[in-house]
Amino acid sequence: MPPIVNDVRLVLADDHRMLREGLRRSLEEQGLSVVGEASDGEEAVRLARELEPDIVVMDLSMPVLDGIEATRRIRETTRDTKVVVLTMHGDADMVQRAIRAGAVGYLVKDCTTDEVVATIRAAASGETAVSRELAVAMLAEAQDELISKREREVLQLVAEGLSTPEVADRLFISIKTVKNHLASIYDKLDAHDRTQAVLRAIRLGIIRLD
Amino acid sequence: MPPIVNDVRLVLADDHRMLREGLRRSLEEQGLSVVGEASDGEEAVRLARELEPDIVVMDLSMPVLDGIEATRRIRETTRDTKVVVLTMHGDADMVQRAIRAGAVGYLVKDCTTDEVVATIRAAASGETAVSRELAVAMLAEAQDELISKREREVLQLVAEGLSTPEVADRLFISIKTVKNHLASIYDKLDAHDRTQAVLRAIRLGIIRLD
DNA sequence: GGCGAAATGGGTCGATCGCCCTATGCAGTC
DNA sequence: GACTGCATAGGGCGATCGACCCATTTCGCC
Repeated sequence: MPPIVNDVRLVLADDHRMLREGLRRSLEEQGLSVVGEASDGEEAVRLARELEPDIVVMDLSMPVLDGIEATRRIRETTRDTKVVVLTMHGDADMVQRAIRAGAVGYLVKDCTTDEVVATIRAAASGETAVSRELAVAMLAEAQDELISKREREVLQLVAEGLSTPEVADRLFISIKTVKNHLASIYDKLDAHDRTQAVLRAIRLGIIRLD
Repeated sequence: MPPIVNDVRLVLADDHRMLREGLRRSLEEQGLSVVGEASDGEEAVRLARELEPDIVVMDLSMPVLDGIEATRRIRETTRDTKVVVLTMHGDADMVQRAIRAGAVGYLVKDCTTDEVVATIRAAASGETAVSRELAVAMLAEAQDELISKREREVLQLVAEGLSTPEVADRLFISIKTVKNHLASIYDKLDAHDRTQAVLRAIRLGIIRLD
């Protein structure tokens, strides 16, 4: 999608100015152009909309709006912009959440500049990459459809305004099972209640709004 | 919007075949063309989508899907098709619900064919009409913005995934007040819970999905 | 001056929700 | 055969929700 891989337009989002400026120099030396910098998640989302960069390099721990949520919003509103996460958090849970939110690359902050550049270029040319130390297994897991068929059925009915007991009736299963599916859906969509889950599912195209 | 007022394309939706056929003859004598007939709400919605008539003449009490809900769906999916309600129910509540669901005309079944034709032609040319005996007052009430400013604020926050206590915090008002606003919103949007209300509001363009 | 709508707040109540936990059966995979 | 994911089902618990009452204040409109 990006026109020329040698001229990748970047936005850096990190609340540490020092790190931003160091990273900027390193990346620009490698022929990447940094067109904007954000110090919090909200600014990152705004800049992504205004500048429509090829890549946003995103820290996860930021004030105002965290990187996961910022990533999600960028993916939802600025579809051609990809998000590469660069953070200190190396734990699997964070990686999964980031990938689910729509990040296409994941780097830990102690990796080399070369790795960062490689990942950004890979992302810009459409690939998905994570640091070597973060297994591909979870990627694969995140890649194949998040929501199972049964879960999607539940989600669809909830989106039509049915309550948990009503969904249970409709699908000929117990209320408990519906609740289990819902809990699983909340987990996968990073939602905390049916309203959030339905809206997210609609924006992700998982269910129809008819 | 309709090309020629003299050639209005109609779909009749009523579960009584007798009434449908009598009405069809009467209307066709007056130069209106009936292009489809439905015997329940679901069929009405389907025919509206397929045939895109200028007007659907809709009974309110129908099997499978009632006329109110069918009207709502037609208004949401087939925007150029208008709905005129023709029913036995003359009570004000039903009229309000129908108007809120998007009906632009309302007739009771004991009115004359001339009245029916006049209302259909009025609706086709963009007017909104109700039987003389049903006051214009409620129409005016239904016409000016359904949702008040404060209610829209509440709705917007709910759509962002906030719970009732969270909305209360954000707006510096009590939980009770938020609940009151929500109850009012449910009433106006014909919803029974926040999920339905949010979805309906989005489809009606009352709030943004960002 | 009054009338109605909007916005604020309160109480009660039962139903529902979301989050813990465990458990079984049945696929497919390694 | 062991393991994993999916679908099924349950108990318990506290928080939230929505329905039904109610009152007060403020405001614009006739």
